[in-house]
Amino acid sequence: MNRTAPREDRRQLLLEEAARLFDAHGYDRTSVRQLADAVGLQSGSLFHHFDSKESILLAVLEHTIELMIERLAAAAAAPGDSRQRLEALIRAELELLHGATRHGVAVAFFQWRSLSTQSQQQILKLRERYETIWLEALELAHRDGLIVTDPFLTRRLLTGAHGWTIYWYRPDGSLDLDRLAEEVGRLLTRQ
Amino acid sequence: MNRTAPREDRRQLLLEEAARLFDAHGYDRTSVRQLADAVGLQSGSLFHHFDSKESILLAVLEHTIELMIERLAAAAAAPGDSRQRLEALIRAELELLHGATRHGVAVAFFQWRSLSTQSQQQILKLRERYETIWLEALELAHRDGLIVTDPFLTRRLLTGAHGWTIYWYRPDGSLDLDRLAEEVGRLLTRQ
DNA sequence: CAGTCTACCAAGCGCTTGCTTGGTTGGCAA
DNA sequence: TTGCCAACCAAGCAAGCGCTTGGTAGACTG
Repeated sequence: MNRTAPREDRRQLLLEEAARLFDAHGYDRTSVRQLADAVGLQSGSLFHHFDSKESILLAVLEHTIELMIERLAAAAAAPGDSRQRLEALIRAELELLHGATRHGVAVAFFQWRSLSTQSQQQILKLRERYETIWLEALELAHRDGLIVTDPFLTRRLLTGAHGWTIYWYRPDGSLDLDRLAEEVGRLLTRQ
Repeated sequence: MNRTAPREDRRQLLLEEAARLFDAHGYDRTSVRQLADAVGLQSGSLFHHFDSKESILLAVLEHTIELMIERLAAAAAAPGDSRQRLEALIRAELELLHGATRHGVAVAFFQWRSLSTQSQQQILKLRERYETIWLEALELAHRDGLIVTDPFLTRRLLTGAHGWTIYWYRPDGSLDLDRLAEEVGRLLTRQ
């Protein structure tokens, strides 16, 4: 059929569609046939692009986390004091969770358990870079007396609080994303 | 073989083992054969006790949430002011997540998406009773000026923060559960 | 403009899945 | 002591799974 799509574009489309389906139904309940249907291929043809179903999940996660690091680093690099930096990170993570990148990010938060142990380790190493950015900002905020709770603990509680928004928060509802970010910031910092 | 176990005991053992396996590997990656092995039955014999695999998950969730309501209600009924009540609820939820009940509770937090839509609705109705207890306590705390964030919002952020502890917190580590509960309480309330 | 190679299809393989069926056993009630 | 029935086993079925194989169309290369 349509063989005009260059190699990298096809792969990109595949990853996007995979992220969408894995987010919507979960990795385990998504079959390679469903994914193939979604991109207009026969199920076997997927394995021309990927070694295995798991390698698709792994690719989605790698691609997504790279993007998360990029966005978070950009937010951290913006000028401002420790409070403004912290607020920027909160907003950035919520935007990752609810913007155009949401499917991949949701998969990164809640589908990593479907990976083999070694693939999990691989992803964990990537994710560490993301978490480092967070910890630096939180330690700064801690030194400035902005937050009182231990930065590690704060981050882990925040990770859960943010990730869970997937299940209840919709940015087109009555509470817009900036307001939500503001509220979260208020909870974390001295009141 | 061992046919001495009365009906209800067998069912209870099955639910406990199912909760353990669903927590450890996820519902979708747990086969009925694995569950049957764990309780010393042939896979087909499970269907003498349950209609389907999904009905096992549903039973686990129902049983677990009933228990969660029980424990939370007990914590809410203890004497004390609104701060003490809030702290009691936090401790109760963390104990549910990390005590003897942890497998079922983990399944309740993270495996409900494997249910059919109507089963999810059924569980949601049960869960509402649990959330009501939380909201009453949070509204009280809000009226007393103890928390400044909207009770609904607070609860949803807290749900995620608490649920996520499954993935990083171990009560036998350097931070004991009461200390963790204390820190969470400190984050929520005026500092 | 012949040869190559990438991206695909059609078919299906081997295996696992949830679940069913038919028969057996042992405790218990009458 | 007989008859019943709940609780099981042994076997296997149909469907769906991830993935492989062999072949081919069409764009690109030399």
